[in-house]
Amino acid sequence: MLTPEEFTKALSDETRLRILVLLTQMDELCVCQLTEALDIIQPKISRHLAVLREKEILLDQRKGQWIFYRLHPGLEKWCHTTLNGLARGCENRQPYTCDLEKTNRSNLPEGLCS
Amino acid sequence: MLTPEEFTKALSDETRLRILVLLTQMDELCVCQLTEALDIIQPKISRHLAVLREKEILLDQRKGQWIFYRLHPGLEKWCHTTLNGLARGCENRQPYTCDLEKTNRSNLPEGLCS
DNA sequence: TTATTATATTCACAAAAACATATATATGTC
DNA sequence: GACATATATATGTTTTTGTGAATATAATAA
Repeated sequence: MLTPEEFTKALSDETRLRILVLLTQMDELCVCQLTEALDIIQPKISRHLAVLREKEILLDQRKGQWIFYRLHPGLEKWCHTTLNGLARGCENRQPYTCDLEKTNRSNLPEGLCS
Repeated sequence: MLTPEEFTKALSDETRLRILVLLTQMDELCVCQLTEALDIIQPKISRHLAVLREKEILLDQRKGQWIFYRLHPGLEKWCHTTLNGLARGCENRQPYTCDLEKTNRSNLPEGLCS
């Protein structure tokens, strides 16, 4: 089970924080959507996703050629509380606001059913 | 004003997390109380306190020969929400539980009035 | 099968963070 | 002033973490 130290270390990188804040609001996103929304090269996104996946903070699910990430369903309540606090702190702040807008505009793998 | 990235970086060290979780429950503590409760050498505690002080996460106040630290009164609400989430995650976990017990047993600068 | 798109991983390196030890500063007491 | 206690800071080193570039894997399409 995830410890508070592991959790705060996972949160302490800006790229990972941006990903997590987005996924607090977006249910699920694939790697290419994240790459586009954050404007960060794909290997960098993938490495940070791996960190979050290995700690079981995110869950990945392949759908055809895409792999979607979401908050891990097994996350404890205190993790959600913590993430919600941070997401609150990111409101009206760049780059978080812009990330969300770009995500909403992204016309990538829409209409996919699981 | 403290950014979410600065805040998560400040939280991402175990010593700092222990200090903050304690101060979520204890109102204020002096350096020697922290040194004793966490069983960490004084310069190490002081350095981590400096990080939190410089980010205005903690506020220091000298009272005679002691310097007391508390959560900064100017902390925004989302910071409290985040800290409370983490403190929740630390319940019934070592070393946090033990830190709190040792703090309650500490008979150091008691009965001081500000 | 070859090509294409999506994603993950490896590697060598650079930057940042934490550390122990030593020392400095501030306060209080004699 | 000399000394003791409390706290802070400086220094040199080690450890950890993040990075770009290159490459590997997996699915799909032609």
